[in-house]
Amino acid sequence: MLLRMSTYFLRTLRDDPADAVVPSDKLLTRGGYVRRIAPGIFSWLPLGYLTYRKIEEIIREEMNDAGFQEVHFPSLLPREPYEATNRWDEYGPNLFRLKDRREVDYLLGPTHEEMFTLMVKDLYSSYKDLPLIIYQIQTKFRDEARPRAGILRGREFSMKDGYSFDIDQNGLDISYQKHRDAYIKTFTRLGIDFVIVSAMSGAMGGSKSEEFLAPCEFGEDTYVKCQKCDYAANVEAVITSVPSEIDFTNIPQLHVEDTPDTPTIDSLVDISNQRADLKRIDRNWQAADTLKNVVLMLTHPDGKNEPLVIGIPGDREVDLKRLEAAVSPSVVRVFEEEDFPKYPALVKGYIGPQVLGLNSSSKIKYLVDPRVVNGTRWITGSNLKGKHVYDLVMGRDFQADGSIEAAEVKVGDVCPKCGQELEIARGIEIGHIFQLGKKYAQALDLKVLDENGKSQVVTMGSYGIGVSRAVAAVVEQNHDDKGIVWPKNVSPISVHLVAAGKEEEIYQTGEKIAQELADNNISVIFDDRKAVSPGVKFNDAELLGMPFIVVVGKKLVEGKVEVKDRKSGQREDIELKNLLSYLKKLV
RNA sequence: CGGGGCGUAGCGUAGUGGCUAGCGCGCCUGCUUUGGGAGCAGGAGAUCGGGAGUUCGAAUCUCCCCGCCCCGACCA
Repeated sequence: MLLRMSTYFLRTLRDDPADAVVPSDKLLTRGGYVRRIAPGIFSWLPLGYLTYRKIEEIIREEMNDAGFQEVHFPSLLPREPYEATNRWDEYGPNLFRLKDRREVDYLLGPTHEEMFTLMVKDLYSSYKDLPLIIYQIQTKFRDEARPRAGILRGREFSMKDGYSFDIDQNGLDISYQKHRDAYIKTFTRLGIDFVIVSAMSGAMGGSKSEEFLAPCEFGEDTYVKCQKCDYAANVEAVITSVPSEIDFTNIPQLHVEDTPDTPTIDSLVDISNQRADLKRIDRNWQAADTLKNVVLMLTHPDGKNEPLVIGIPGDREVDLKRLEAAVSPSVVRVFEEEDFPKYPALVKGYIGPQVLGLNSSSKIKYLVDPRVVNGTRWITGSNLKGKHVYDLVMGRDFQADGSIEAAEVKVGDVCPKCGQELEIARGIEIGHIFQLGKKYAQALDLKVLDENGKSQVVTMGSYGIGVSRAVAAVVEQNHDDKGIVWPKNVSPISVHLVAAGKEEEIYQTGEKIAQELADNNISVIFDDRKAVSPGVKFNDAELLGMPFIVVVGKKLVEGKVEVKDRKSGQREDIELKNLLSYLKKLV
């Protein structure tokens, strides 16, 4: 491929667009790769579309290599299948809905589980046909409440979504593993640094789910990673390391104390350390010695409300994302002022666990953080205004209905696998593999006959790669202050050839080199603009980010050109006659 | 949806009641220049987001509307 800058539909910008915040958005816009059209909606210019297709093709090749078969569904979809799985409603405002001229409902596909399931149902009916893995690369539409970060989170975006169909869990495990392997190969080839983290399988009835995250400060996902072992998890899916139970025979009996004006954990800790009668002899009280009881209202899928109290150590906040993941498919809302009168057992500000639990008189469900194990002793609410209780011991003085992963994860928390400290980082979700189970097959009645002639519901998995997002993720991880630094594999073009100088010979030689490279399958973009000064050309070359920059200029009189490695910045003068073989080795 | 910021030419911006809305980049013409975003001269390009109002006079003040960005909520 040979592109000429003098005629290529490309305009680079000197300044960052005012609205852009993340590097990929700034650089892709400045480099003339993309243009924003509306919030979360982008156009690809020629060079951008070239890059996009390069990445898309790598993903396609890896999927095909793994034995997955490509299909293609429309984006414009009828309502009925989504009605059957209840997602017409469940997807809520995130679904782009529209009507045709006869007022019939349609939607723009946010994801295609239904369509894939129905297609398989349409054609297959025997266990002998399974396993089957099919995928597509398709534009998806989601009316996100807040698109952001340029291409990283759009409302219209491209996604590779694949689905596996198996007769049983064993088959699903194999299909899942195949995807895991294929994804590792794919992202490695794309030059993306990634980490595989455990994710929530959510309410889908699935048993396993992992995300591929590209570490990046602008990523939207927070995850933890063990400093020592291979444990890594999305923060929602982090499993708290449970301490062992403590013998409580020597812990003094509980005692209730007057603690006026202690609305916060801090004030409670302060007063406990200041007052002689409350002071601890061996050490000061800490926030972690208090048990904070947070009241919430759960709304179950059937619409019923149920209060829930969660007991967590006082040095932690409730992490809403973790909480929501833990209670899904129910949703939580804050406990409002009007709710309190309905539950007289709850004394606002002084809620304590003695009156809580399904077996207690209040019948209010009480769940505790996994760190609250038998034998732990706490300062907590006494259910009397202005009073707290001390030395309240779990297992001796109160019980819980179970534990819940709702407390925030902190740096230094210990790994549930090996006990080492965890680190916290952010990443871009570039892939997600997910054991769906039978939810969609069940809802859409996808069954096949097994070897005994019995009808079996098929077990499914779903697997996604954000294709357009991957373009941005590559830029996030591969750029410097001058511009993009494409990894060789994904670079839209291999060689950026700059003609620097005004002599006609420079341009003629450049043209010859460009032709020769193109003839030898080395793609080249030739900056043949005559009225543009060399400085502009060098800056553009660095902004656009092709891996090798070749300069034809003043060294031509010695029969040499300069080859610069965009990434390392190293330059080398190469004899013109050796250029082709030199570049062949590099690209 | 809550909080914050913003809307002036293709891009980046100046301009808090007063003359024809200014500057840089980019674009066009001519000359000149060609190894790190050149120079000179001339030029095109703006319903100042939209509407209503106040005023002798509005980009500037008031009200309403629209749009955009950021944080949060939300996000198989």
